[in-house]
Amino acid sequence: MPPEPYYITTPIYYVNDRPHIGHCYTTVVADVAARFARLLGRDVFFLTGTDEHAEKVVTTARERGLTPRQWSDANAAEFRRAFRLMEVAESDFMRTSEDRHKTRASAYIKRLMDSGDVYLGDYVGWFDASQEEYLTETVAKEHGFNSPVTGKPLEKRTEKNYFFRLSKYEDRLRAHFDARPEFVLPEARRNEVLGRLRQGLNDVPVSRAVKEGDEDWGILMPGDPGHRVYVWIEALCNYLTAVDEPERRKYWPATVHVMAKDILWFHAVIWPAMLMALGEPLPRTVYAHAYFVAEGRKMSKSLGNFIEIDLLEAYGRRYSIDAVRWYLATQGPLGATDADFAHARFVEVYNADLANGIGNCASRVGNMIEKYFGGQIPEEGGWGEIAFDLGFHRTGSEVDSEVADWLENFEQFDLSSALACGTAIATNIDLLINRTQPFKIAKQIENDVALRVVLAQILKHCAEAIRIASLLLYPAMPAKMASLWRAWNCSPLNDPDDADSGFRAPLAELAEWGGTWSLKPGQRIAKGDPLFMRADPAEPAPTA
RNA sequence: GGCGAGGUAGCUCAGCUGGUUUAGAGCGGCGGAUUCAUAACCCGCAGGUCGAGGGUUCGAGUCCCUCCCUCGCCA
Repeated sequence: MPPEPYYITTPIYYVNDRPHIGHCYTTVVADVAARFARLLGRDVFFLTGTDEHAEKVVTTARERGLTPRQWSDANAAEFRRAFRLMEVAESDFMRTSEDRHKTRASAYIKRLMDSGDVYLGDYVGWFDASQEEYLTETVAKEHGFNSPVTGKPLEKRTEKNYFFRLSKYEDRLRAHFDARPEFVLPEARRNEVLGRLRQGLNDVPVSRAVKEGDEDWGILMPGDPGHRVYVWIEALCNYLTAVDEPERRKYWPATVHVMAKDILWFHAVIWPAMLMALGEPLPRTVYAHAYFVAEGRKMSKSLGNFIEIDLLEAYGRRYSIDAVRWYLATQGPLGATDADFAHARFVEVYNADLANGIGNCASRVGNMIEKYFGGQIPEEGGWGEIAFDLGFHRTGSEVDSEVADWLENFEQFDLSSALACGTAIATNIDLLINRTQPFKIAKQIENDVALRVVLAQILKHCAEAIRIASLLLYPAMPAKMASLWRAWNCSPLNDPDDADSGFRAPLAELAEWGGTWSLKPGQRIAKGDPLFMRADPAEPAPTA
């Protein structure tokens, strides 16, 4: 049975932007989910990329004396660099200016025109002649129907425009929402969309008139060079254009589209309606997370407090990128409410979860195996229950239950709860060590040789539990877990030096307590360097 | 203005259809114990009128009403 495909996407990012925590958060969330799925043995396709056809791209490029192509090449490269830095391993990076996207997107529009779902109509709007742009009714009203920039009166203008017959799909959309509660998540976001859906849907413009002297940038309406496909509409198409080829067709429909809440409407209503019109199946889930704020304050240009990639890079240098990923994945706004990127909080989480948690636990176990068994997994004792009553003879099944919870939480897309299953194992091992006190037993071995078996069993249990915990933590911290696996000679990766090289077996086999992939007697465990050095809360925050 | 979410320990939050207790967890803080470990781990404590007021009920963070506040979506 071939593995079930898992297709996850991020939005394609506006190529004029500088990569910041918002882009990185969405992308890291998708990457973590993709790694969960790969670890489970699914056939994963993970798409991200850049949205390049906005008019502003042309003007910005011109200001810099560059062609739109040159300008977007440079900025798309910045996004790629940011994602390499964040240890993101996408399957493909789609740029909307690529031919493969343009030709396929154009073909979709053509199909919609042929079927009548896209038609030529009259667009009436408030035109700001000084800025050469249309304003929405709301914005126009706000400014007393004068230009927000120059204050000159707006003109009510009518122009020919292509529309998508969104209204036609209102009932089918509603039915889909009813039938698939997981279609839009989290639930609060779903309610918002449903509320708005109840107010009815209007057809939406999908083209912009081509003006004299316009740069050839974008996609022309099929058969009508006087109009260009509106960037939003063609951008949505990227999810399908990227996989609309024979070898990749199996990935459609997408398992989950991840994005921030501001662009939910396009993904939850317009895109699904377009797919219905195209006769394509709909994505299983559209997941809209909330925002990160910075040190308790909303990020804005005026405050100049955007957390840009350079600051995340600085955090990465001091605490490791995996620690940054851990913070994003476990403390981030995956739910409906915003989350805070605060330095004090970062250090607390880093110390509690990583340095004092899994890091310290791996250290103490590695150290004892080094000290008492010469750095080798002892021969004595099996993987069964610990031989005498220490109150903890069910370690194996407790670990199994964490693995089960991990999977369950991942299926709900509750990444932080899933990851917590990994740290929970470490916590239980800390408890086991304190209760069984192997370091005391070690001192009594000379007097009672039988105790050596007990000591061996305890430490084997601890090490095996940590091995399995590390698998559960891998999606958030691929580099650190890969280094632990190297030190312990138990890498499940195809290439132990490459955290992105894929797994030699699915989790069900890898995480089997005492199974094929378990630690073997005689196997060398290097104590190694601490995974996460404890951080000093008093140290000032890193700066970019 | 319309629709929606929410206000629970210092912080982040659990508490589903009302009655497991003297309202919980994690983190932080305080005290203790311990030494295998990264001053880590473990144990104990921390008294929050569950936004305000009123009501229903034998009994309400948990239902109803009013009010205050925060936030989201839309207009």
